[in-house]
Amino acid sequence: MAALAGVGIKTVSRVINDEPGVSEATRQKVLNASRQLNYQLDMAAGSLRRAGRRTLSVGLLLPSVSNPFSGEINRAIEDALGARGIAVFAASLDDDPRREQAIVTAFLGRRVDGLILTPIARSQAYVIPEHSRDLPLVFIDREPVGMEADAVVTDNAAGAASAAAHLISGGHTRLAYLGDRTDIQTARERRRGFVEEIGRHGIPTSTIPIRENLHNEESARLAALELLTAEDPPTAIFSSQNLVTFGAMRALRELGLSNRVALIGFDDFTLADMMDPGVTVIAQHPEQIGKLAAERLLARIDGDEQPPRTYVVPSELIQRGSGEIRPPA
Amino acid sequence: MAALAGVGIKTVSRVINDEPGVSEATRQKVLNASRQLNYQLDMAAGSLRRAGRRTLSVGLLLPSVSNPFSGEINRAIEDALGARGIAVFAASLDDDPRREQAIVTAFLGRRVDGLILTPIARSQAYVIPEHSRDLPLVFIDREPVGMEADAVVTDNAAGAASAAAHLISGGHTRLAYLGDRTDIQTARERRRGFVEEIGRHGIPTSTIPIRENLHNEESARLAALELLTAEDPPTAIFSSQNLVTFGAMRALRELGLSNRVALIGFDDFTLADMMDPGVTVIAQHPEQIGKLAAERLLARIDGDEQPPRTYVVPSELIQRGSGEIRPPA
DNA sequence: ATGAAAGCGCTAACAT
DNA sequence: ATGTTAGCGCTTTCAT
Repeated sequence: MAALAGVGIKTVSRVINDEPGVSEATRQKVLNASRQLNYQLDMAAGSLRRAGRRTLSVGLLLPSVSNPFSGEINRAIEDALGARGIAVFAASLDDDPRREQAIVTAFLGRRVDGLILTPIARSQAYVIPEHSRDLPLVFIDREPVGMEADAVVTDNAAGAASAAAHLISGGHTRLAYLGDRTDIQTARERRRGFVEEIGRHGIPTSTIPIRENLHNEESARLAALELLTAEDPPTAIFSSQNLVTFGAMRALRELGLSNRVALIGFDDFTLADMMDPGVTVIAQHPEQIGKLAAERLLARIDGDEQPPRTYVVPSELIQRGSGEIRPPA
Repeated sequence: MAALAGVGIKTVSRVINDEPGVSEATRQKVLNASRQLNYQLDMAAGSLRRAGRRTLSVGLLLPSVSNPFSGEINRAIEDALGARGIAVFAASLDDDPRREQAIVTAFLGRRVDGLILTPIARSQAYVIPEHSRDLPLVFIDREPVGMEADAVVTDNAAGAASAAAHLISGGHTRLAYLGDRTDIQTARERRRGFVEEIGRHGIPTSTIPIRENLHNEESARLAALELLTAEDPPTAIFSSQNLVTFGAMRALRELGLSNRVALIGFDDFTLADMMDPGVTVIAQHPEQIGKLAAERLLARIDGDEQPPRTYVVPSELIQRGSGEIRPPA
């Protein structure tokens, strides 16, 4: 290509990278030759020598790219990083701790400029060596364990507390909790926020019906059925996650209680307003989480050396009917 | 690192790549040094020299990574390619033709081993140079225009036809069509299949109420309201896409017609069975589309030279109630 | 304004 | 079984 244009290889490099110090005439010669050959810069070869070795790519580890919440985060990150010419490798973890480390390793082998990840393994201490060698790292949804790094999370406890407060202000005193696996930090936070808020209102917390380790719709449905058909059933239910909410909705419908027992779910979902009744939720803001995470990562890539911090994105109570059902008089 | 282990650089390469011809003793020496330095192979540097220049990465262009249908495809592709150690760059197009070409260019600069894309631009002729230089290429959801390459698509016309047949067998003769933008190939196919099937049953097709270019919930809702409040309203509606289906559902509910007018939507969605009535749909199979596309891409990467082909993934009618509503006697 | 030389981290080809 | 040399496509550094 340098040959075709009749110039030195460095001049080609100058033109392609829009560096100064090239006469307009040579510029055109090079540009022509480049078009003729359909020339395309090889980014990887470039980063091999470039100062800082930037590859303009980052790795993103999510629960699953097919999960709508992750999809929104993915999209926000893509938008924020794409504006800087950075491409995103995304991978799904499926709650498998071994995958987490394997994928991190694979991405590091590709020399990504940084990593954004939803931690699932019991500890993230394994990235300490890389992180201290200046690998930019931002955690999302959950804080890392065994190390310190930036994190962007939803206010899980506060959101759950606002659900409890809302139900209590509606007159409920018998509130039940349906929760996800207790080894997931966010699930524990949500329970804590919920239970503590109930206590704050002077309602005894030791007898709150709590069913946990519900990780899919069916187990949640069964747990809700059990709860609702037991003696002294709850007049309001809080579910900690979408699939659990769906299970609770099914149980309520089966028992004909959809309009008699209150329900608030953590996390918003499509068509929630089209249900009967509309489903009141604590909505998270995945676009904001993704955007903030991308911005923090860029700041770190650009050399920000502040001590690591956790950024909290507020959740939002959206009233749609199910959470406003009153207890029977 | 070769120095630390006290061996030649090539021996290190042999150990890392599990090549034969290294004594167990030296192997251990190298492995130890590698652990001490936290050594990590640089894939990019490797592919620079490796035969075939494989980077073990591919590019994926989707309408949007945040759209559930795309998410499922993304996931299936990730699973199929991940098994071969291939990482996926995903990008969102937002129906913007200029983005399509820009992202393809960006991915080519990263020397991806292949590309899987949902075409949106009017023509894909711009990739002909690369494709004929052996860039593996598979289109999904829509076939390319202006060039020939493998494609994996849903049987749009047949799926829409099965919806029409189902409604007609339920006794309907006045069927309406609510469709997406007519510049989208799949939308046109769905209309064609729907209309042709109606004709096949001897019902005049010239008077079918057709409303098109509905690209979001609100425009679909308004179109459906108009249709349903006009003279001689349809007794059954077919909607060509999720957002359009949602709009139609809202209109039916507003008019109190949810249980009087039949509805079949193209594309399945979460909670469709929880609606009142459950929504009958023509379900696509994004996991199969993604899996097949990934398999075809791998075959091409592995040197398959067959002439390009279009693979059709069948859709499936799922009865849930709304599509089984009978016309008024 | 332009170019030559060195070298990024690796693998291929060829010694030894 | 192990090492040496060259070179992938680029950017850096330093001449000219």
